[in-house]
Amino acid sequence: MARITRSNGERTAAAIRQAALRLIHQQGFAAMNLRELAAAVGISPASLYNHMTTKQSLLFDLMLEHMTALLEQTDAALAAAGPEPLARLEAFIAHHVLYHLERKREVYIANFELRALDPPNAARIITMRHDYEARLIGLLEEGAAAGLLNLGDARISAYAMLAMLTGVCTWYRADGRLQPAELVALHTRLALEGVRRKG
Amino acid sequence: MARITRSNGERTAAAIRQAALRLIHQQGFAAMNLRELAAAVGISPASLYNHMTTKQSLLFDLMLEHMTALLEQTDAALAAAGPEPLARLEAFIAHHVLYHLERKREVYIANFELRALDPPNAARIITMRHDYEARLIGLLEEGAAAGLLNLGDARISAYAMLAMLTGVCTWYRADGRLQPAELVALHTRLALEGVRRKG
DNA sequence: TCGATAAACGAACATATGTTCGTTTAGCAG
DNA sequence: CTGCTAAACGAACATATGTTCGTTTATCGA
Repeated sequence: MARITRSNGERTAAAIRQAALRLIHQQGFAAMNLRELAAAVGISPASLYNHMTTKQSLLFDLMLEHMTALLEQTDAALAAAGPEPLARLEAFIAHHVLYHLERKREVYIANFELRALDPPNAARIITMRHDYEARLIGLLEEGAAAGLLNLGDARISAYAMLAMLTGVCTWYRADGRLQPAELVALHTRLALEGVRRKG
Repeated sequence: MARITRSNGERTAAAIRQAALRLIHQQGFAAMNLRELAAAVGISPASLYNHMTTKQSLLFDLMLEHMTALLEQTDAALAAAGPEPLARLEAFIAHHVLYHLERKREVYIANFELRALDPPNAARIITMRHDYEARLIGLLEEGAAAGLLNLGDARISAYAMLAMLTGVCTWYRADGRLQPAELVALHTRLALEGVRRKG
């Protein structure tokens, strides 16, 4: 066989990314093999290489796209929230939860497959993750400076909050009992009460 | 070569478990290969099979030992905490953080390599994890019933707390800035303030 | 219409990997 | 001492896996 009628490069590349997200999320990057990926897309293993350079670059591209989108959308949400520190913090939390519900597979992969990246690729993703953490740490410090928050330690508080907020995407099911808006409300309260200034 | 002078089955088996914990934690179960594990222990790949039946069973044994210890030690900590709901909740949190700091590799593996287990093995570990979660949910419900806590949803609160408290072992370094006792204090406050009844 | 390119294929390669086998020898019970 | 067992080895097997190669053919701009 050769080229398939109505085949299209963009569509195939997108199908590969989607299938890879699903398989890596289910099994992990090392456990996913390219024959299985190809079968999921409906092409031969060799054809994958018309749309990617190596298995490693496929993983890196997925992570890079995710981190880029996360940073951009976070900045947009903060810009829309205005200047008030607590409002900005709440906007960050709400956006984080919603984004993580919506793209749980990407998030999971970016968090747990870092070790599968070549060191140079890993370094680039780690830098972007630090940028993201720095935004929350900055918000917490703003809130503390304004006398609105009471932090034991801004960095630890940020890590703890991120762990809690990100945790939601390990068990969230779109067909589950709770709606995204409810999860945002519950987690906003759980996160904020731990750092809000009392009295 | 044949049997090595002063070789000892127990010692080798323990060395295999330790090396496996380290390698699986670093690279993931699928990415760890038995030749590398054998080299880390200082024996040949074939010799591994004097101490384990398959690679799969090695992973399962590690997880089973961890979950068993976690459940036993948690129950001991709760028994020592007495009957008061808030004291029991604090004891749970403190024990959880300390255990997770001390055995971060086991925890990480038990959390993220479930997908690498055969379905029957996975089912056994999942049951034990549910048992563990049920203890926290029970504590939260006790506290709510006593009027001490104000929960949006006991199960969600429990998941969020566990995610936050477990998150500590993804970044904790024994040679880091903060001592375990400080981390316990910080996380106890962060976790409790989100659920404590106000006024 | 036609040629260049894109996008697919089957087949194969080189290597990696879990596991088994037959053998060897140290340690220990009798 | 002696023989059984535990614990190691090298070698090999069967399969899995990332990747390449040469080829084929649909698509599309000129």
